[in-house]
Amino acid sequence: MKEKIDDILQKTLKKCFEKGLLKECPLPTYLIEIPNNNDHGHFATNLALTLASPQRRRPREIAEIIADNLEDKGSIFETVETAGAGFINFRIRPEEWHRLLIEITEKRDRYGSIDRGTKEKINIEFVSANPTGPLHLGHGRGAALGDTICRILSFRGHEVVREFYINDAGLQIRILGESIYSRWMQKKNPAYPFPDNGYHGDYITDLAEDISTEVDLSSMEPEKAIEICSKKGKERMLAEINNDLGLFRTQFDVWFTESDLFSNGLVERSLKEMEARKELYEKDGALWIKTSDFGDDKDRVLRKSDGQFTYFASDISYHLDKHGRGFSKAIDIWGADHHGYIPRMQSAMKANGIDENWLSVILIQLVKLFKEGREIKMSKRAGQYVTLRELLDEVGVDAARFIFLTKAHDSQLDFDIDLVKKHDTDNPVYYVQYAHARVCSIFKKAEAEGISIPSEKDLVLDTLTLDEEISLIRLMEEFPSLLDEICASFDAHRLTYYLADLAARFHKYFNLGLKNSENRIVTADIPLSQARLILADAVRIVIKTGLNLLGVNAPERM
RNA sequence: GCGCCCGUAGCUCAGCCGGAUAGAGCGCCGGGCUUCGAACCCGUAGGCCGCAGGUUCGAAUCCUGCCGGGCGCGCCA
Repeated sequence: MKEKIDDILQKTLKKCFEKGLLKECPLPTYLIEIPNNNDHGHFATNLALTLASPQRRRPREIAEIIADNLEDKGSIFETVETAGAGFINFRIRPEEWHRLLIEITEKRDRYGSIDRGTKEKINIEFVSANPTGPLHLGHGRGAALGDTICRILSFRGHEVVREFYINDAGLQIRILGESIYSRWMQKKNPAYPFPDNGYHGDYITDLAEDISTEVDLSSMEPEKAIEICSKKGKERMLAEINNDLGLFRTQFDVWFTESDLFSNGLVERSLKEMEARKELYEKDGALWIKTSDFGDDKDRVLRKSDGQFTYFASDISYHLDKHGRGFSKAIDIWGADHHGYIPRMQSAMKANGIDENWLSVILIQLVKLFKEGREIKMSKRAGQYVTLRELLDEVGVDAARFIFLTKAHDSQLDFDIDLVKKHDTDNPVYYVQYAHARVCSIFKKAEAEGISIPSEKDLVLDTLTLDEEISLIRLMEEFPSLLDEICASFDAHRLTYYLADLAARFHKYFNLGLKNSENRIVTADIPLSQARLILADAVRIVIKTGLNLLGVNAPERM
């Protein structure tokens, strides 16, 4: 609809220029927006305000000229008014809105989607938890955001690959093994030392138990046993992580293993490439990359003087490999505590001749957990945290996914677990799901009355005249462009707000019928009932599609 | 010290590519079920949009400085 209005405005301006009503000038950037006040019409533009300065005339005058000369051949407007400082307000004819209802109910679950001829291949890496412990709430937030962005991108016609990067080449896997081994030894000898920076969670003891029933640790040298514990511990943690993500309805397409970068020689190869580009140098026995030439604060070490590679070295190699796999765009979702890595990563990409827009990093602020009114500081090393699994057991997948997306990703999220547990019916997700279930219920009622949606929809739709009805349609019209905006900004939380808004307007509409039976959806007036069923069906479709994109169920009964 | 994020109703947060009277949920107070689902709806109260400047016809929104909270600044992982 905005496109249609914009088209009309541009044609109108052209005409005004030709007729000399306005001076020829480059088009300023103007907005066509949905006013928050219903008296201001369905759409409004500030075009005349933005033209005031180049035209050197009063905005109000310009608005009048534009309004009087509108090139609306298809006549989509019911009224056009100038108002305020120089806004032009448009009210769209009901027929246009009715047409949209037909579109929604015919496209059904494809409403809002796009089929593109050539799909853009996008890689999204998220969660990427170290396999040294179970997933916690922060990972849940990342999973909810990443998976939802993937669902939306793919719905909007892009090819998406979900990727999980397994950090398994560093010291932490070794420490995991030492922790497990120590817990096993402590069963017989409580005095056996526990590693200083070991992992304290109870799951370590469980791992020790499991592994020791599978292999005979007592027959091995400690070094060999620790190695086994590392390997088996990592495998078991990965299996558990994968399982928990599955419960959370997040499936990854690619599990990329850091240690493979070394065993396949990819790290060495990428170093040679950078060497050839003359981006590396040796200093103090270490190998450095000149990231400071590309925007970083300082140069970074890739190979330490002891010969070990830094994480940064394998991270670069990993991203180069990703780039080599032909993605036109890569998105990384990181915890906000890694924000300091963005400049160096972007610099390293530039140093390798990769466009700086290729990689986008989305930061998610950390999740603060509150229990019994107190904040619980989470720490994997100290073994104190609430796992994603526990949360899912308490509140369910639907509520968890929805709640994680009720805040902007760059805002900290205070998660009061008692609140979500106790007041689970106050959860906004139920509010939205209830609207869906309610429509389904209405359709059962209609069926019982022998009323159904006719094949010739346009014959009954002109009975839809209530403001509440038009306002619902108007909101549903925004759905596709909202999805597009989310694709560009990654603000997935806007979808949860949108659905809550749509549900609210539907509940409000439904309640009109409680006061006045003429306003019920299923009434004695058959054509009117049929038209309202079409409207209710469209609401059901958009809510279901939206919930689907959030990875949340749309139940027919609750 | 430097960098990034945040500061909006009692609480948790939307709104922030400048626009018309600043919103929601929860909480408080008061209403609404003989007929489509009350997991709902309606109403009341509650705001120096952290502070101070600046840009603009117009600032919660953009710029600068300050205050407060979080995070990050290793040849750690």
